[in-house]
Amino acid sequence: MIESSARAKPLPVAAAPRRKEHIRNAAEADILVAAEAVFARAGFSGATMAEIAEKAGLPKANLHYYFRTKAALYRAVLDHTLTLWLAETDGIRRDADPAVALGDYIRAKMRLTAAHPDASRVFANEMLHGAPQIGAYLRRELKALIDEKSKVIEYWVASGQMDRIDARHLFFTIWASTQTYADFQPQVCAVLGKAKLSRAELDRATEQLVRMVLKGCGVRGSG
Amino acid sequence: MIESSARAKPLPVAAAPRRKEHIRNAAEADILVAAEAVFARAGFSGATMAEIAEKAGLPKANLHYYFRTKAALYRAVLDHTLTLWLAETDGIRRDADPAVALGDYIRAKMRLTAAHPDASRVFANEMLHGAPQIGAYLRRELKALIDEKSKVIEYWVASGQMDRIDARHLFFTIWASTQTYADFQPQVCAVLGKAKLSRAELDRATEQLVRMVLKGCGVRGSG
DNA sequence: TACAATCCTGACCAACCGGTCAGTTTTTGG
DNA sequence: CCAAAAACTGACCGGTTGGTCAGGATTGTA
Repeated sequence: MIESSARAKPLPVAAAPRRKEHIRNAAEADILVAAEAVFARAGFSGATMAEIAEKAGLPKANLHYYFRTKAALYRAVLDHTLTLWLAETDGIRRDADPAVALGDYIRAKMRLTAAHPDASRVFANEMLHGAPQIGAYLRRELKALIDEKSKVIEYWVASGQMDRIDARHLFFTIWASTQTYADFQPQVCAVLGKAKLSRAELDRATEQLVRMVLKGCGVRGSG
Repeated sequence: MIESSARAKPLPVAAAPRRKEHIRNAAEADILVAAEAVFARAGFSGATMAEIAEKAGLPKANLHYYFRTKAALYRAVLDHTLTLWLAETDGIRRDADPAVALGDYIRAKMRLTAAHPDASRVFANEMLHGAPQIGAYLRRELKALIDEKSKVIEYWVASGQMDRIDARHLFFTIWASTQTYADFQPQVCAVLGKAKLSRAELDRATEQLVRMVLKGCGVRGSG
């Protein structure tokens, strides 16, 4: 997904033999899970290969066998994260009901954030630091996707189904408002006076956000 | 502001003589500016004392003269940041017009974010990493403030001036939606297809957010 | 079983970084 | 001008960390 995504895959000289790929795949998956957690909590610089190795249950040298450098491992984690991020816009189509489409999109985003908070944090960290790794990806794939989806929303506006809203800024608001429950969890918990976010609390947040956005955009009906 | 905020202030034995305080104040101010920028871009672990020193235009050893440890310097930067954060809620009072009070609050938050993006990023970084330094502060001062302001909003709700909205989640939405223009600037710029955020673009974002939130909360009138 | 290909590992290293310190220079009050 | 306090600095150090490497263990295939 990222252009320079160079995994440590030595690609054998001729027609790739399916020899011990399952070992490699299993190991890489374990490492990616461990790495995501560590990168999420400590950022790129704060994470150490030793800690990731320990969390994944293998010696550090073995980590470097699968991912040559820390940067390559980080890119792989980001890569995995981005595949999650792009999804969920399918419902935003011209022929859909704006109330349903936007409501479902917000709910899906919130569900995603709740299910993968570490992925959200890794992504946020990369943004904060200026997106050195995924900047090109954002300007290409993400922009293309949002350009397309914005056209849909502009059509809804033009056909009087909602207020005159700038679609891109609407996306920014939705993204920010959902991801804050993962990225800024300590703040949310502190203000709510709770040790952790309950499922019920998140559901309440979701429904309020859906209601507010739909009403705020002048979308009538069954949202 | 943070309880353990131990600056490197040797406090002379008796009645503090105003000797060379101006030198110290000037130096500390320069250092804090440089540190904020570096911490914002690289996070706590990624920042180096050498880089901060270079940016502040003095040798590393001198940095350690004013701030004994990297952690102390980081706490001082956070401290400076938090004083900015708490402000701007003054307008949220029972006797105020909700449309004006909420609208002004959102505008003020957006202005603050635009004026101090690095402060916003340092704060975001601290959140992402679990708020190890300012957790206690959030649970005490911030919670107390928001508890109080939430009561005001609940009064507005009870007196029929706006929809039945959970005040705390409303704050989360406002905070997230404004700070995203600093914290996620690369994403925003990428989607908008611009190299940097113009003043006009931020104004547009602000007005749309104000309109959407007010209408979404059922606040009528002069917002 | 033989033998490659792949997987795995302990030990090691160079670079970097936060922090220290002894000693020098500058400022200030008397 | 003179001390003393404060400000300043180059050189240094110990610990951590990413990364390497030579060699051993495992696995799949002919």
